[in-house]
Amino acid sequence: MTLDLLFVNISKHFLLTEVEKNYFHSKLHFRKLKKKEIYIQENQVCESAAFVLSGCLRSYTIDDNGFEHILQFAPPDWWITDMFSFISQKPGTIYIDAIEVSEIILLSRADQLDIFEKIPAFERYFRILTENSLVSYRKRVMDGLSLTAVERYHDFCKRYPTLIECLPQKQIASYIGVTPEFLSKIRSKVKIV
Amino acid sequence: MTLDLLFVNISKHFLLTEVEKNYFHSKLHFRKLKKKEIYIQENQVCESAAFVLSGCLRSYTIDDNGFEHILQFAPPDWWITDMFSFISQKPGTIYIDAIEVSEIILLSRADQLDIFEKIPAFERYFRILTENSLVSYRKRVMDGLSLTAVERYHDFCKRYPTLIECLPQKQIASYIGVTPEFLSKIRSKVKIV
DNA sequence: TAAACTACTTAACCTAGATTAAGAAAATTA
DNA sequence: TAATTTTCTTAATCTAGGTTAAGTAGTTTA
Repeated sequence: MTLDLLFVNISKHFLLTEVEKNYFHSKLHFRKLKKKEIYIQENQVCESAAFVLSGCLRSYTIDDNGFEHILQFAPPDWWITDMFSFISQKPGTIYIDAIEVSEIILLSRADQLDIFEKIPAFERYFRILTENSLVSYRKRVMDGLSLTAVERYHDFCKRYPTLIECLPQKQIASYIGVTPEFLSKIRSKVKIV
Repeated sequence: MTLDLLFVNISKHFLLTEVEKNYFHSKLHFRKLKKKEIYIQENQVCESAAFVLSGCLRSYTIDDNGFEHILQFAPPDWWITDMFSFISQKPGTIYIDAIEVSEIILLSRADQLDIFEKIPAFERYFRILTENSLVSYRKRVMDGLSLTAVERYHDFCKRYPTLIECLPQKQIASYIGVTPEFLSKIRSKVKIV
């Protein structure tokens, strides 16, 4: 188990001194998740954000009719959390689980805020990640308003070619907002044409 | 014209010294917009973020068929920008215009980054605003995936009671993602029941 | 004040995508 | 390896919401 992936990720934004690195390191917790193991549940306070070292996680809601709606996939090198619950420390509305066996690093909100005080560059690091994440949610809203299901599917394939290969089709359907049956229809039409 | 609204907003997060306040103030630009005046256009680099003092702005895209899709309304006390273009300083994809006569304060990205260096508390201020904004876009994605148009309309009414009164109905339709005709139908059904 | 837009409504008709159901193919688990 | 569960496909049917169109009312502008 190595945290290298995280430190390389951070080093793209700023350089840590050895002291800072050790301090940050001391706040992190490592965890392994089995396939389908739930890391965060609805109505539970999401205490930490997770950085994925290996495997793949996903966040999703379950609506009143029991249907899952996937918000985000997190392959290695991505952070994932229930941002609402993480920042407010109130009970959240989403689930996060592991799509496959995964290794993650956890950072609690309290420790994150503490690190912001001690090492301001970390506040910048997370500010930038949050800005980027905001932009991608915003794109998702726009796509939902202006694209058809077929267009959203093609866009997904273009943006996440790696995920397409390892995800069950029904999860892609859930992410783009169609039923698995309809995605199957979309795909069979593409093949013929 | 007074910037009080902005300084009160900031003071909810942290206290500025007189020196900091003056420095920040020196970076701001004031602008008046007429009704329907465009502040930011597609394909243009969005140099600044705007804080609304009075009036109301909106951000939207125009799709290939010429239809507008509203992303955000910004009444007084809100920030609005094309976050993608603002952070990347690349040509953007959205429009921002004034729904009514408005007064805004502009802060350029360059000045913002400069302020982050000089007064780290501002990095915190914008980090927090960005986190909150991320959460609200995320909710919007979830609602789009799991709610019907009727439910999204009622949710809009509950969350933005003030906007309901001053916005033309077709703009609410555009925000929740339905045609004006269908929103009209929704509203007439509600009245009868 | 009239002319010209723009916003809203209503209604008939249409379609993208949902639902239901049933079988085939993978993937897990025993 | 067989048994079980999960995923994917296909097809018939249904519906939320879109489209088109025409009329009304309210607002700008000349």
